[in-house]
Amino acid sequence: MIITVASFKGGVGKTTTAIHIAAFIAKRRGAGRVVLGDGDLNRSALSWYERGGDRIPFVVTDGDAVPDNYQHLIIDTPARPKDDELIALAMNSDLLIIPTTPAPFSLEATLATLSRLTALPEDRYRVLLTRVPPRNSKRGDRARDVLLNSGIPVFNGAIQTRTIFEDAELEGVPVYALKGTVAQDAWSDYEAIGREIWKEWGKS
Amino acid sequence: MIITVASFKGGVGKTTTAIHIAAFIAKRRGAGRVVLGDGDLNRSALSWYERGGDRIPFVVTDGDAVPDNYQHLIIDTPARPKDDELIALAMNSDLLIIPTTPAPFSLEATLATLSRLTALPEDRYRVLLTRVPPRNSKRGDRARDVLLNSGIPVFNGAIQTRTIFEDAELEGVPVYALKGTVAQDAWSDYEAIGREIWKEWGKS
Amino acid sequence: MIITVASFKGGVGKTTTAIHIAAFIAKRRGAGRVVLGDGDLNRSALSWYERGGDRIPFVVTDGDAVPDNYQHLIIDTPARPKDDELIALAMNSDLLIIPTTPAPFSLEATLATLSRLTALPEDRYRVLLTRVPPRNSKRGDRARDVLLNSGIPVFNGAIQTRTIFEDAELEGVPVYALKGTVAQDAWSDYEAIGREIWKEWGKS
Amino acid sequence: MIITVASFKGGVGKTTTAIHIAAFIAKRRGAGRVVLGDGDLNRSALSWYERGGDRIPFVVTDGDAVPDNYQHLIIDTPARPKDDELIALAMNSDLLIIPTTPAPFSLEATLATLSRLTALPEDRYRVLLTRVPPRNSKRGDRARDVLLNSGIPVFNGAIQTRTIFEDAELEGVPVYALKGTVAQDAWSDYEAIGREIWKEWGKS
DNA sequence: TGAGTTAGAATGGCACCACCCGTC
DNA sequence: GACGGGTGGTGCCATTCTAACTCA
Repeated sequence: MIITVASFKGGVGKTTTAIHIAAFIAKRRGAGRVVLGDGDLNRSALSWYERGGDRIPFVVTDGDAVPDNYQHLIIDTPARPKDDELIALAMNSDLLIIPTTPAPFSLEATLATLSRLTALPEDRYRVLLTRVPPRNSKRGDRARDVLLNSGIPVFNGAIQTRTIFEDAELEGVPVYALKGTVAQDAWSDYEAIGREIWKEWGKS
Repeated sequence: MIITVASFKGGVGKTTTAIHIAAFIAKRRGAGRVVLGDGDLNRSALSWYERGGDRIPFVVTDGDAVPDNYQHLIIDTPARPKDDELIALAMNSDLLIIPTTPAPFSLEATLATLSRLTALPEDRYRVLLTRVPPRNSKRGDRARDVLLNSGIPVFNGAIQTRTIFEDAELEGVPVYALKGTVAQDAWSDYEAIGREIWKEWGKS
Repeated sequence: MIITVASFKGGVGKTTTAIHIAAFIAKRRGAGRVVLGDGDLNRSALSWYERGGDRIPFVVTDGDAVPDNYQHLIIDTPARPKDDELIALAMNSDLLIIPTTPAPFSLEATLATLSRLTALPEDRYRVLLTRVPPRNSKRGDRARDVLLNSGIPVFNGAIQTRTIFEDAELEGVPVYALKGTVAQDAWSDYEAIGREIWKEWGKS
Repeated sequence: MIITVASFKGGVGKTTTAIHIAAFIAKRRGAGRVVLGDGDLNRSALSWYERGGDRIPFVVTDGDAVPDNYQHLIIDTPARPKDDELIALAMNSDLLIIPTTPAPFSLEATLATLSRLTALPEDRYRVLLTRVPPRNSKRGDRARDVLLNSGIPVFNGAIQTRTIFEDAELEGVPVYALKGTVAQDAWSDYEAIGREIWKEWGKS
């Protein structure tokens, strides 16, 4: 399975999403070798990986030097891909994940681009709402409605804003490696997404 | 006065900062004509301006078509400028503002770049901490300490995370145009920054 | 049923216990009229009742003026009863509850007195551990062991230290009338005691 | 110097206060012979003294048999003194200390009594807040405000709730005789009170 | 014995919601 | 009567501190 993570706006948790989706897959029984190819210019995923070392259950490599011997590949792309690049990414993947926050600019950018890209098959990509205000997902729900009304596929789950994601980033580990109930709650968010992915694309 | 806003990471509130700094200056008595040149590829500031119309006390133009008849110019740059671009921006401005969140990646990117750019004069730029968790300034303070210990100038004030900034974005106005005490608190954050700027660079 | 609450040391939650035991009984289906007779010189229970008014599901009267038409009577006695007074109280009640904290002085006073009062039938009284440090019941368990080893009957449940009991006191209501999960947890402590009482003496 | 400790409610740390104030004075250089007269009916201070033996730097005697050859005398009174008794105690002492917890009943009892006793000279007594929740709690400050607003003198310091006071009681020593940083923190609380006393009444 | 770890409680702040009130 | 603004109440997250346990 090849999963690409791309976004039209920075700071929406693209790298965090790539890391945690890769971790979810790597933790599946019999998942085989999982590789995360870091194509982001900031090399954020590599930095994360270097801090965490062997506490990360998959391999992170430079996006230009992905080895062949993987079972599942997650690609963290540069920000703001051009239209044709995006379509190429999607066509070469089983699934394109587009993290988006409920903030107007982020939502607007996602909507505008995806509405334009009619060539993108609906079963090849899905939007993931991230940095959703924790309390009541009113903002998150509104954003999901807007997207769905435009015919854009959205994950049922969403990732809440949690400072523990920053702690995990600092530690260089996925959130489940941190202690406390908060860490487990945060991980649950990504687990729900992971299950959605596995159910739909797990056989690829 | 020419102020440039640039950042090494997306989603740190670069456009929000440009809008509100411009608004602060435009509201000063006798400030003259204020222009915000939107150089960001997403044209976020222009989009903000178009929604708000005449409720914004300054003019937003395309970054490539800035008129000459301004008294103060604020420039919203594209994300992730290259080193030489950044230095050119700084040398052509009175002040370069670099919004940064306390998140590890954001801080790391800012630190790495600014440590590298020794050619950047210290009186020409300043880091602005944005999206600081509101409850406890511990995260913000830690980030400020890290920056100051590296010899990087940082604004005394900081911008807290507040959903009302998203509301303002949606409305197309600066936060002070919204009602409620929360809006005024949010505006106070930028006012404090504005005063710091005016005190130091107001005569330029 | 007549329940008397007495203690050999102040500040152990005697009034709080009387209020909540009365509340538990009053909330039982078909419990009939419940009266709390405040015999304490500080008139704490009356003060509590006056603050709360009709939010308290039973009646509090002066200990010297208890009406006859009650189904269940709870008596809050003055602190430090003399030996013969205590025995009289116990013989005139179905159950004598002696709240005690795990603090040495409190425990010591309870132990010394009860060891001396061999005339007190074991099925007529029971010690209630109150103000038990919440984190770890070790202090409470030790105190219970000490008491049980001396042949003194102790409730299985215990009342943890919680500031919400002070809030309830200030409001003049039982804790269950306050909001939040903490209030419910605190009420659970007394519910457990209430069930123990009801099971053993409910038919009286 | 004669110091009397009295309270209008049990369980507020009256004996603990008497012990530690006596210990503070006895540890002063050149303080001379310090005697604690235990007038409490429970003989708590005597019990404390008997457990500790010579680890206590002062003498504890029965309140009815205080020797004459003391330099400083601390009196632990019975609980709930009557109005005239209290005034007599105060007039025969240099300082009357009234320990009070921030709990409503305790505060209420202290307020009501002290408001009534206008005959009590303000330079002869002072309220000591005890069993105050940890520093991050505002309960202690609120209680102090209530008292000060009623014109009642209160010590600047306060005694926090700490289980180590129970350990000290069990051991029969002042807290400073126990090991660990917690013990020293607890002792600091009483040291601060002791310094306030010494500064104001030390020459008596 | 001392330091690090863990768990639980209490506080404060923001976001959301429901109600109230004043105005047109 | 409808609408808008303001206010109070609720829920939840982040933080901090204490107490007990663990390990060296």
